[in-house]
Amino acid sequence: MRLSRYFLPILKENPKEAEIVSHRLMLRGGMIRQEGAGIYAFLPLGLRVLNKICAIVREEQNRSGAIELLMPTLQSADLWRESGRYDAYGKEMLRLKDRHERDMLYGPTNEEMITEIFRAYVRSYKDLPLNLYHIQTKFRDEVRPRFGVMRGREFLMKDAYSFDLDEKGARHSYNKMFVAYLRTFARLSLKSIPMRAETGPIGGDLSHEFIILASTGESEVFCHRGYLTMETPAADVNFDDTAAIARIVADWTSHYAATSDMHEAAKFDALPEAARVSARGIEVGHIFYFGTKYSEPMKAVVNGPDGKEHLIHGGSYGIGPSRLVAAIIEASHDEAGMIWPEAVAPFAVGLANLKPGDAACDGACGRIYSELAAKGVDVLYDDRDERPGAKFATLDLIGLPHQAIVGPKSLAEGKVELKDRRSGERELVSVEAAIAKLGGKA
RNA sequence: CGGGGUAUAGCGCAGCCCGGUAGCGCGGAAGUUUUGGGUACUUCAGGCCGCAGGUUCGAAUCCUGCUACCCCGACCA
Repeated sequence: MRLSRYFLPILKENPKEAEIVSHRLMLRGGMIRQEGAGIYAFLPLGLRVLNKICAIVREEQNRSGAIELLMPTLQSADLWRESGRYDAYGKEMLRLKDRHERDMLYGPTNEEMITEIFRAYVRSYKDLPLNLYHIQTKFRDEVRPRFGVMRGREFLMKDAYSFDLDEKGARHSYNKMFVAYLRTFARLSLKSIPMRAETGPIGGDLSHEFIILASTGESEVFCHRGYLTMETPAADVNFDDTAAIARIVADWTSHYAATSDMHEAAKFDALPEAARVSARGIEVGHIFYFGTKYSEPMKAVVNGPDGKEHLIHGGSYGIGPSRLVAAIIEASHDEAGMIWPEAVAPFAVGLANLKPGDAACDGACGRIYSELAAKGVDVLYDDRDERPGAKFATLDLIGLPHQAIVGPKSLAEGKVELKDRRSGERELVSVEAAIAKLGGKA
């Protein structure tokens, strides 16, 4: 993509409303635009990151055996009256009426709807286990939205819902998601720590929050240092191996880890001094087992091997991709701007032409750009008629992991400069070497 | 939902006390200059001064009401 033809509204100054670094950088980097309290448009650069996050979330959901569908954002109030949550949910739920004065709502979550879909079709235990998920816009009318997309009212959520014959099966479904989440966050270059959590308004008796550590995180967390070095489950882990999956979960829940509301100071203080990590964190995922909470009022039953009807045991599993965009920035930035992990970078390479109009610079850039494009590498080519300083600042701000800098000075020696955004390391290499080196970043 | 605050050009702000018809910096356009870390200078464009009422010869400025947004707290992917 040529920057001169792209839509990247960069801000030089800090918008005053942005308190935390991710919000500030997302606004400055032209990734989002606020359209109302807690409501944001994703601009092209932001959307690229969001889509990459969603793609990874999908891959890991699919790998674990979950199946994607897509439910509507608007739901009928009657569905929620069945579960009793229409009255229970409170003002956080956006309620509206259609032209026939029917009560509708903009879904804050989809347990009722997925249960309705499930009960309409599934009759036999032989069709279980089943885990259905979608990635869809949610609306929760938070009293106080803040921190940009970190706590918006409208946000994107991946929510999965598992259905099992009994609690034993449901626990395995829960464990599968647990493992899928560990893999998902690891692929996003996030160090996630599962912590025992309150089950909140959704209910149930087993729940974990996945917290990532970030100095600017919103909540206080306490955990064992062991979590920082634990190994992520491998890509070829067998999700059907109940015992193996349970072992991974047992391993990942063996150490102390709690948010401030679940914190037990005595247990934490009993840990060796060196093992104690007290830090700030951001919740990026939340999983629940809630048993028959919805199947009972909504009569979601299947015939079991015993010929009798059984209420299904359910769980739900959320990840907030839009929040993750901000969370990754919180965990990965510096004074100059964002630093994207390769897996979610909006472009893999930023190519800066320091002197557009100069035949040698244009030629070298054109060659690098087209040859990398041919190899499937996403390149953002800054071909604007701007000062070098402005280009460096822009590239640093938007945090593309690799920068290729082409200027008359180094080009006189046949070299271009490659800069690693994260480490700041630079090296002068030939055009050919630059193409070879960056060509593997597709 | 309680407490506090702000609304003036795309962004950041001044002007408001003490009414006289709007200004600065950044950004944008044109030009000269400059060319490896947001260059300098010149010119230009851009505002129902959040909305609605009121007071006044005259309101960005004073009064009343409304709305939006932000911050702190309680709640949340």
